[in-house]
Amino acid sequence: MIDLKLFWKQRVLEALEAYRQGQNIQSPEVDPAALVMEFPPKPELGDIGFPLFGFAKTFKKSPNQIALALEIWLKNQNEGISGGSAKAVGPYLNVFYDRPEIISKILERGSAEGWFDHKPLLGKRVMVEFSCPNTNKPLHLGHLRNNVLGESISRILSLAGADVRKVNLINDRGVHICKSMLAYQVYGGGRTPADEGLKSDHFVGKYYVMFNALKAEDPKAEEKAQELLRRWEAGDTEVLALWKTMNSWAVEGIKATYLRQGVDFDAYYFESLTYMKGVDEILKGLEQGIFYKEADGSTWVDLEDIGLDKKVLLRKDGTSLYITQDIGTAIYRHHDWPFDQLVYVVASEQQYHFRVLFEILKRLGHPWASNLYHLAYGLVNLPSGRMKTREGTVVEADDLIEELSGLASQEIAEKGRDESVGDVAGVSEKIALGALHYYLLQTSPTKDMLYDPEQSLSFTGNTGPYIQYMGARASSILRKAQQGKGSGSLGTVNPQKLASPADWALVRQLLSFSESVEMSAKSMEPSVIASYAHDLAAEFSSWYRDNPVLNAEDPDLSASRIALVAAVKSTLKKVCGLLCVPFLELM
RNA sequence: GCGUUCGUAGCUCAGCUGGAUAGAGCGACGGACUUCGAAUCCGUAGGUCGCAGGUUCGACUCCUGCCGGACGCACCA
Repeated sequence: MIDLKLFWKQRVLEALEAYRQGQNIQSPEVDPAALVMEFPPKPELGDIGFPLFGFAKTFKKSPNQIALALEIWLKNQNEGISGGSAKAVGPYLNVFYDRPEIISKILERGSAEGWFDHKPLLGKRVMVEFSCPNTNKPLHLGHLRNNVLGESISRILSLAGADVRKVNLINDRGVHICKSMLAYQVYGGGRTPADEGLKSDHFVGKYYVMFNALKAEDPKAEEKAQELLRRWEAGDTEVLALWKTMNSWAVEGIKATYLRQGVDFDAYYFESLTYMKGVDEILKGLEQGIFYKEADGSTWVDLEDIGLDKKVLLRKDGTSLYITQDIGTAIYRHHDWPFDQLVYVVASEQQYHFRVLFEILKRLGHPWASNLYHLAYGLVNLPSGRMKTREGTVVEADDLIEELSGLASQEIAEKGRDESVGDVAGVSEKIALGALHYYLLQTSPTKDMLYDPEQSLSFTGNTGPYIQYMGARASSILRKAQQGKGSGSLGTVNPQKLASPADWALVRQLLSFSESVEMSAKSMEPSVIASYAHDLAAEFSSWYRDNPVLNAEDPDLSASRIALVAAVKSTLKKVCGLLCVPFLELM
């Protein structure tokens, strides 16, 4: 479908050039970049639009006159060529597609699984890093945004043709980990998560919170945590054993949440194994004179020439820092799986960190460093303000999904749909995830967002469940058609039957899917797909209200509408997949 | 103070590389279920696109300044 647009752009360029020469205008050749292509706001105006204001000055003619001339030229040239026709509409030259041609192409989606063929990122290898949890507490609402952003953008890039590798870096070392270990030593009494009937990561998190209590009791608690870290780094077997146990509890629990959320990774990296990487790289850079040493022995980089600060890369005792390991990890990963682009899904608080990191990698001479991208996302705030561990205002991931799932069950019961749904628990869980993921993705990543529990629990309006519902309705119609209800099985599909403005509006919407995928992939914005999903669902909703599918009087019309519904369902299913919104055959 | 980022309807958010009357949802008000599932649909009301300049044939979109919010400016991660 995209090729059709390129085809027209080319034709219009030719027409412009012919016009320029025909008018003997003393100006350079028409610059392809000067010709903008857009989509008219209303179907009556056409399917592609070329505003011609920009050429008025060079051609010394009004845009309206140019549009008319181009229309006539194209009409003469394109005799017998399919692909539609161009008409002057005021100062615009608009293309009207050949509708039956487009419709029959769109209807193929109903039968062929792999119909999506627009692959602008073909051949590109993209690594996406996301989630990166600490192993001292369970995932919370903020992680959910991170996870769904990472998973969604990976799926979008992948659909757009890229070869995607999803990676996670588990943050399993550091003083914060030692705090939960210390609290466990004091209060844990050797108990296990099973003993306390807690999910294993929540169990670990409980002790991390209890560290605050410990601090109140023991003024030396912080010091003791530092001591624990020193012993860990020295390889103390007792400390390592405890660390291993608690870490596996945390990771096991976190993985369970991933599974529930439908998120997964191609590779896990552990910070405890990678944090030393980077030191060598820094030393190499030091030799090359890219970095320098202070009198106290610490190693620095000076980025003041590009408006950034000086930054420490190695402590005076030679140990590594956060940025040191990120440098090492990036190089190691590129060695591991040579990528064209690496996307870091990390909160926008760390924007400065990534600017510095990317610049350092560039100075170290890695050509791929210019293709690193920080997909920065804003905080998730509550109506009551920011989430704070110490104030107990953290919304935990598992609790939230549980709550949403319970509410979905309630909704199903209230509508008296228990029997038709069958697996109420399973469907409720999927509705809950649909609601949550859609809610988190509909806002542009860069913006801080407000998470209103009440609003997210409502299943009406611009929400995941609304999209799921439209998918279920389409499925329901197709199911009935398959069972032989209505006259559709007696008719044959004929694109000419789908000739109403409402049909075309729906087809147009289906048509613009590849456009949305490309835009979303290029801008790293799943929100583009979210808004597409709503538009398509809404278009379908009003269409099927006015267009009886099974009950259409004419069998051919019914068959054609069934084919259109199948195309809608197929597209909706693909869209839901991109947004991590489970598709439901019924709900 | 410096840097980054955001500021669109009462609320939560869209608005693509500048282009045809600024769009949804919620909330408010009014309609539509003997008819493919009403988690739906249709209609009404509601906006000086933070403010002021500038660039342009044309600015919500680009530039500058100001105002307001968020985040960052550790030999923490």
